[in-house]
Amino acid sequence: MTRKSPDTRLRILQAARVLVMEKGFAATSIDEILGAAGLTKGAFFHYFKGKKDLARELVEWHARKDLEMFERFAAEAEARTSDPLEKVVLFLEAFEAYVGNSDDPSPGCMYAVYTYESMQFEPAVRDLVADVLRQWTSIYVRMFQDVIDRYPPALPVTARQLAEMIVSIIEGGLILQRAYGEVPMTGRQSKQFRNYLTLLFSEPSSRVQTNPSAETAAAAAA
Amino acid sequence: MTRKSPDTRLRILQAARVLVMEKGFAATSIDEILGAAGLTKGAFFHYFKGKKDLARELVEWHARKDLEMFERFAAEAEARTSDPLEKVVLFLEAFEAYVGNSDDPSPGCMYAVYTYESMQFEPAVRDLVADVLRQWTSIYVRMFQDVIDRYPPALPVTARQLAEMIVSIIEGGLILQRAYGEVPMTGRQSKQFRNYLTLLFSEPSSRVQTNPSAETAAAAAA
DNA sequence: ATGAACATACCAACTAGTCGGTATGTGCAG
DNA sequence: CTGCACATACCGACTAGTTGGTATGTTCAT
Repeated sequence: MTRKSPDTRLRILQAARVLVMEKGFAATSIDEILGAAGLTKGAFFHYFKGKKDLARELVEWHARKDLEMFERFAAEAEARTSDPLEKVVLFLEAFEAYVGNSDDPSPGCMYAVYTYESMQFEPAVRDLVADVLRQWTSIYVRMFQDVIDRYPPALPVTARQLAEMIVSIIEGGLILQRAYGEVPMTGRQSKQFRNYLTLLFSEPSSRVQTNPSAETAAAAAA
Repeated sequence: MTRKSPDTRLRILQAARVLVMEKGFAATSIDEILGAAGLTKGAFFHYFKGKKDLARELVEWHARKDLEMFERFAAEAEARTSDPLEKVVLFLEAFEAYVGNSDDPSPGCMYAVYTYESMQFEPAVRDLVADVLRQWTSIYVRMFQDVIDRYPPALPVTARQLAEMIVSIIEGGLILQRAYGEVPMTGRQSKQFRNYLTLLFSEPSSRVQTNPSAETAAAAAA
């Protein structure tokens, strides 16, 4: 093997990602990861303190990559329109294109993997995963708040409700996409959500919201 | 230990369910399950051929329980109203009450666990999980088709799209519920979906659908 | 030659699975 | 009712293989 390969550490993370997304974290052994990466134990324990450390670093690495991508989508949408609703739609379309063009043999969300194997991880890792999902939600909250501030919704909804809804839809869509093997599933769900937005923020009937300056609509239903 | 306990087999399945929902399938050892159930190896291999067999039986057991519950919710809704839209709402409310009242320390969907650990299972088990999710979707498809047949939707949607959307929303809601530790999360998502239904099937503006007899609306968006 | 970047050999703990044993039933002949 | 034959239900020690982790190299750039 060629010594001093550019980034052995990254190769380990990439191999781990593939295998963890295929079988889950617990079912993936260190030796298996190293076999896929063409390395041995020495390399692994040189870069990681242990498997627990890999778990944390893997999710942190993903969090950085994902947040970066999200900020990019948001920036692109921002550059192309000043209308908050159009901005959300552009953002969602960019995301749909991303998950749709993926030739990933085992699609899904790394945070969902961790969440469903949560009790095998340290509390710090669990908190980290929850924080990433919260950050993800927050990006949507900001966008939806802008929309609600400008367009009165046809029903009383909060930006947070909409944000949590689209995150849920995407997470759920990825599960169905994995289970069915239907690649366009997640994109289809995102499009359905855009249908909901269309109905919520279409002008003609401003039936519920009478004061357009309201920041947050109290929408606690029975 | 008292011999000839009523249903040792069931005790094993119940203990397995709790642990698998906490940590995932691979991270749960047979000994651990047996420890929780107060049994030993002999009992396990008397009732199950091995861990793979447990995996299959566990998901089959769940499928029976869940489908049974769904049929019950559907029957109750059927008995209380003849209106298809009201029926869907009653069904969803029953489901929301179910996931909301749950004091489950590790909420979530067993099929999602299997889906995210899928490649460690035999193809037969993967197919089984997909089939259960498809059955689940089919129940919704029937209900939504009745709604669409009676009420013209404000936007062109198919019963299947709506069915897959609510399944996605619930699956995604369960992930957020687990990650955040917020029990009412899944119920909130279901309520948001009901908002969408309200907007889709409210009378006042029949803007897109002009012929109310249409059975399936072609809704392939770009 | 010194330390970073790996490889190799090895270990203790745990894993699924086996197997002989034992207690408790159940069916049946007398 | 008794006693024998046999099946069922379960125990617990055992094994072979795998696991995460360590200890000790070896190579190479500086």
